[in-house]
Amino acid sequence: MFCNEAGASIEVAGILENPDMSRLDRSLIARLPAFQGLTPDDLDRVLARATPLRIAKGAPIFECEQEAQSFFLLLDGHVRVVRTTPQGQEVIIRYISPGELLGIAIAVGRATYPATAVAAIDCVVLAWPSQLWPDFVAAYPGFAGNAYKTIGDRLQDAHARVIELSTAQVDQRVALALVKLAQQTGKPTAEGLLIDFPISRQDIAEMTGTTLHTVSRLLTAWQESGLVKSGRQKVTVVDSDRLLALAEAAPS
Amino acid sequence: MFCNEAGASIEVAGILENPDMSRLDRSLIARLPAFQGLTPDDLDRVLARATPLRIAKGAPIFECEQEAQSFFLLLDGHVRVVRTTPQGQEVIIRYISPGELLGIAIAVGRATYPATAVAAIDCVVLAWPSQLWPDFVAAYPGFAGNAYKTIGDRLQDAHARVIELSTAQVDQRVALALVKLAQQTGKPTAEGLLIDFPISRQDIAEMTGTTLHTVSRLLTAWQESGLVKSGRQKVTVVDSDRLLALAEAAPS
DNA sequence: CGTCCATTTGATCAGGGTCAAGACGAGTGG
DNA sequence: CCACTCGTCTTGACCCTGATCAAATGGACG
Repeated sequence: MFCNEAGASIEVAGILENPDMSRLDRSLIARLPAFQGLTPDDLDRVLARATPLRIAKGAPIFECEQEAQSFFLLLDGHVRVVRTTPQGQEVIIRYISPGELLGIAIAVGRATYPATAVAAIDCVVLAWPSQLWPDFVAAYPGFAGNAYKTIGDRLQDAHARVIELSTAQVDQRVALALVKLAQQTGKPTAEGLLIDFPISRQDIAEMTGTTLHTVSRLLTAWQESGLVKSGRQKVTVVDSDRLLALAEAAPS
Repeated sequence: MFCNEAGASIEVAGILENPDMSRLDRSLIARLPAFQGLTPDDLDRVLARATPLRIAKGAPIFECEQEAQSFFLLLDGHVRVVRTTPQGQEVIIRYISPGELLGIAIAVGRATYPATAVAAIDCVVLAWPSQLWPDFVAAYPGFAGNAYKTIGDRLQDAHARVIELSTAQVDQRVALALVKLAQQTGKPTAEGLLIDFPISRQDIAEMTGTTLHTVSRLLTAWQESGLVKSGRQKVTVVDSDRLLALAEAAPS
C-alpha cells in the first residue's frame, strides 16, 4: 500500500522508515491550523489513528467518483486537484499545500470524492478512515470546526473563480493565478518568488480556462517587461505587485 | 423590522398576521430536508427561536461584507445571491428556492456574509440569530448535518460552474442554466416548465458570464426551433431534453 | 398618454482559440 | 558519451465566437 508504480525508488525524508514518525514532527504538526485548539493528548489520539502514506509524483491520492474511504492531511509536497469533463478536458480545481486537509468529502456527507487528487511532486500525507469522522467531530470539536472553516474558504474561493471567469480577461486571470500560486507556495529566490513545484503552461491554462498557447505568449511578454521569469515547468514571479495590478486593472 | 421600503404594502400569504404561524405550516416545515431527523419536540424548540420575516421583491435579505448576525431559511419566494466586482459588474452566484438555507456563513466560521441576497420576488424567510448556531449544532446534530450537506452541494455546484465556464461555449452554458432553473423552480404549464419568478436576459447573462445581447439572440433562435418560449422577464423551457443535449454536445 | 425598462436586431471588430511548424531540453538506451 | 526521442515551449497565421456599439421596438405602469 505504500508502494505505487515508482514508490520503491522515491527518496523522501525517511518518515516511513521511522516507526515513531508522529513524535518526530509532533511540534510541527501541532502548529497546523487543522489542529489548533486540540490538547496535546487529543492530538496524540488523533495522530495515533492516522496512517502515513508516501505518494510518488504523478500518482493519484484519490480518484473522482471513487468511494471516499479516507480523508487526508498533506504533510509534505503539493497536490493538484483536477476534474475531467465528459469530453476529456481537464480543469485544475486547486493546488493543495502542506498542512491542508484534502478529500474531506465525508465532512459534507458525500460518499464519493468529487474530484481527483494527484501528487504534483512526491508527497507525504496522513490518512484517516472516513468512519472516524463522526467520532472526531464529536470528540474534537476544534478539529471539526477547522475542517468546516477550510470548506468555507474553498467555497469562497470557488465563487471567486466563478466571478473571475465571468468577468475578467484571460491575461487578468493568468496574472491572478500566478500571484496566488506565488503567495501560496512561493519560495523566495534571488529573482523573486519561485513556484515550488513543476508547473507547465498547460497546467496554468487548465487553472485559468485558456490554452497553453495563450499562456506561453503571456509569459514571454511578461518576461520581457520583467514581471516574471520562466523556464521549462518553472515560473518565478518577479514583480508580484505589478502583476496583481494587471490582474485588477480595468481591461484598459 | 418586518418593514422595508415597500414592506407595508406587500401582500403575501398572511403568515405574519397569524401569531401562530409555526403551528400553521408545521407539517410542511417538518418535511423540509433541513429538518430531517429532528424529533417533533426538537423542531418545536428550533422554530420557537425563529423570527419570520417578509421581504419585498428587490429588497436585500443581507448584504455582502455585512456582519453575519443571522442565518435564514427560505419559506416562500425566490432569492438571488449576487456578488459585485470592484468594477461594478454583477454576477449571480445562485438562486435559492423555498426550503433552502441561506446566509449560513456562520456554519463555516465566517463573521461576514460573502455575498448579497436579494428577494427575486416577495419572500418569507425564517431568521435565527447567529449566536444560536453553536447551540443548534450541539443540540440537533441532524440539523447541522443537513446544513453541512447543503454547503457541500454548493461547493460541488460552484466547482461545476468553474468547469463549465472554463470549457463550455456560451450557448451551452446558457442552455444548461435554463435547464437547471427549470428543474429547480419550473412550474408546469401547457407549454412546458415556466421559470417561476421574473428573470431578465440580463439576469441570465449574469448567471452565465455573457451579455444580455447574446442571451437575447440565443433565446430568439431557440424559440424559433421550439426549445423555449420567452417573453418579458419570463422564460418557459419547452424541450428540456433537447436543450440539455445542446448543453452537453461537443462544440460541433 | 408618456416614460421607463426590457428586449430585439444589425454592424463591427478584437480577444483569444485553432492550426501548423519548429526549437529547445531532458531523459534513455545503445 | 552520444544520438534519439519525447514532451514542453515558442511563434506565426488565420479566423470565429461573442463582446461592443448603436438604435429601434414594445410592454408595463403611473
